[in-house]
Amino acid sequence: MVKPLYDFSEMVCFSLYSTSNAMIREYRPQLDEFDLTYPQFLVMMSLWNKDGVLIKELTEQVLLDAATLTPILKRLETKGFIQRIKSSVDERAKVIKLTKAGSSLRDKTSHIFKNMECRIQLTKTEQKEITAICNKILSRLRCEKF
Amino acid sequence: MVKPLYDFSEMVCFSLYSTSNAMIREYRPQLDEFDLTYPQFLVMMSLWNKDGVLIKELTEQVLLDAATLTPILKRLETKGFIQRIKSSVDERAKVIKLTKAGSSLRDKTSHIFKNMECRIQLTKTEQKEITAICNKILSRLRCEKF
DNA sequence: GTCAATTAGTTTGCGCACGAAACAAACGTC
DNA sequence: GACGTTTGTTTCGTGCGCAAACTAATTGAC
Repeated sequence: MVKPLYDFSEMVCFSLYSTSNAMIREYRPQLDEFDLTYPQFLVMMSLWNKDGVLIKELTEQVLLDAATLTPILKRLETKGFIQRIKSSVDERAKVIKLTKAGSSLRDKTSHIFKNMECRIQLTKTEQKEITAICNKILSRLRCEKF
Repeated sequence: MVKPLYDFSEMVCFSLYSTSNAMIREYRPQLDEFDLTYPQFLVMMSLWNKDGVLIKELTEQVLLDAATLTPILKRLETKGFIQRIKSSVDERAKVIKLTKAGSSLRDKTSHIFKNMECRIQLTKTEQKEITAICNKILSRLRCEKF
């Protein structure tokens, strides 16, 4: 029996891609209840950690580029979870601020994140292992740009 | 100093999501030369392993649903890499077959996959570790559906 | 001080992802 | 052998992801 040229079960990129898709798919119904998508939830989590940031800062937190974030932020604003306020210091920049509704979502959704990490049933060690390897890959790819 | 509620560097879903995005982004220029996107390349790799399959089978190989695959397959057909042939056994089903151009792409692109696994500089152990954990997550999420 | 270069953010265009619904061929069953 | 069900695929609608092009404000080199 010949091993296939492309062994999907050991391909790093495919594994990350399909597992990430699967996780986001799995938790879609839970986020639906709060009218959030996964990328929108990511932005909210970042704001719950640190509110009142520039879009520039946000791109570094969630690792999505501005062209992706702009429409996400507009949708979050329409839903009343955030405000996009022109900075008085730098007229180009916009400050993203949580509204009351956006802040209060933090407690209401806290169980979702717990489920997110729980359902996949990883040991603490496995969790640290996989995120460490991902961070290693990320830092290497991000370095190469310079 | 208080640890933030949401520690992005240790969140499994975020790590997978952003690392997968980064890898796909990194290799886009290489695939561009062959007029392929990453999901299209995935489909081609699957066909290079096993040609002449039904769309149903393909969904199981690449873990994308049929509604995602249909447009991908149409584009690959337009580019002349595959044919979508109505099965003579079951008129509902379509068989996906590589064209000559599609087959010959296998050798021309083989360096891309090698780069894909090489550039991130993982040890063989790390590679096995990360794909094993991903497969563990995948199997758990796929099980839960039943 | 002026203006070219840079920077922050938006827009456009294309290709995914995927749930839901539509559709058509095949099957089961009575 | 008509008819409801199942199965394989496509269509539709929404929301990313991101390159490239654009706008407008700021910086900095002279």
